[in-house]
Amino acid sequence: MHATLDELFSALSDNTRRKILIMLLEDDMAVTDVADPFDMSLPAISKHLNILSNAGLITQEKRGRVNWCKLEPDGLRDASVWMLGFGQFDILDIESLEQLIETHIDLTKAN
Amino acid sequence: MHATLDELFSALSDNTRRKILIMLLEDDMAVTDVADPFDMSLPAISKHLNILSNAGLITQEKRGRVNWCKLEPDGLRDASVWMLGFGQFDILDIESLEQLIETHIDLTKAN
DNA sequence: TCCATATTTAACCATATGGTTAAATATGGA
DNA sequence: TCCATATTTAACCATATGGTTAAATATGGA
Repeated sequence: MHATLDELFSALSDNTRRKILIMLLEDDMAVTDVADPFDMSLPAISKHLNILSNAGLITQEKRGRVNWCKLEPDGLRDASVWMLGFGQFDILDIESLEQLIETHIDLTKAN
Repeated sequence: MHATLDELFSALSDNTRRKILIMLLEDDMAVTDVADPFDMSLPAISKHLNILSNAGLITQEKRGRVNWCKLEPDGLRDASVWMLGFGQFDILDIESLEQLIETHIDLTKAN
């Protein structure tokens, strides 16, 4: 169920997919609407959405004919954690950052 | 000179390369020593190191016969910044995090 | 000078990736 | 019932990726 770091990072390594994620920050969208700004066929977008789903970065829910795409920001957590450990921050900073993250998640869960 | 997000994320999408980065956290290493723990040919490792270099995640310096590989933690910054904007954190958190990062960089530069 | 060591380059190969078009599928609505 | 809309599946294609082995290159040291 948990996506691998390979899946996560390679999902993020394509500009089309990153743009899709940014679009979904605004609101949930139907597949057709996701495809609209791109100069690319619908099946191509469909594939990109599958890759994002498998990476745990979005979920899709079919209502009627429409497949709604929803951002899953938590899908990025493992990648964030890996990157924090990379050495950009020292141990103290990591602890501070993790506290910040936990705080944020608690606030989110409270809704 | 600046690596693209495509280069960065796809460099990170391979487990061998991520392991190499972790190894280089410890200390600078010669290519042969980087290759040692892997069940893989030297040319394969050489290619991985090239990909990491192009992504700005490491630098290589040739001294004598030996090509020393050095981690460049700052190479990860653009990817971190992109991920922070993804929505895992709210605006306030981003500001806090960026302050933390700036602080850390100032400290590093001071050495 | 000549061999050993460190590394890269070249040529190759199988599979993955990102795209295409055409056809299939499923639901909504007149 | 039948057409339109929304989306996926299938088959295909060119290029990228991650590996291999063999050969080339360059430096170190006896």
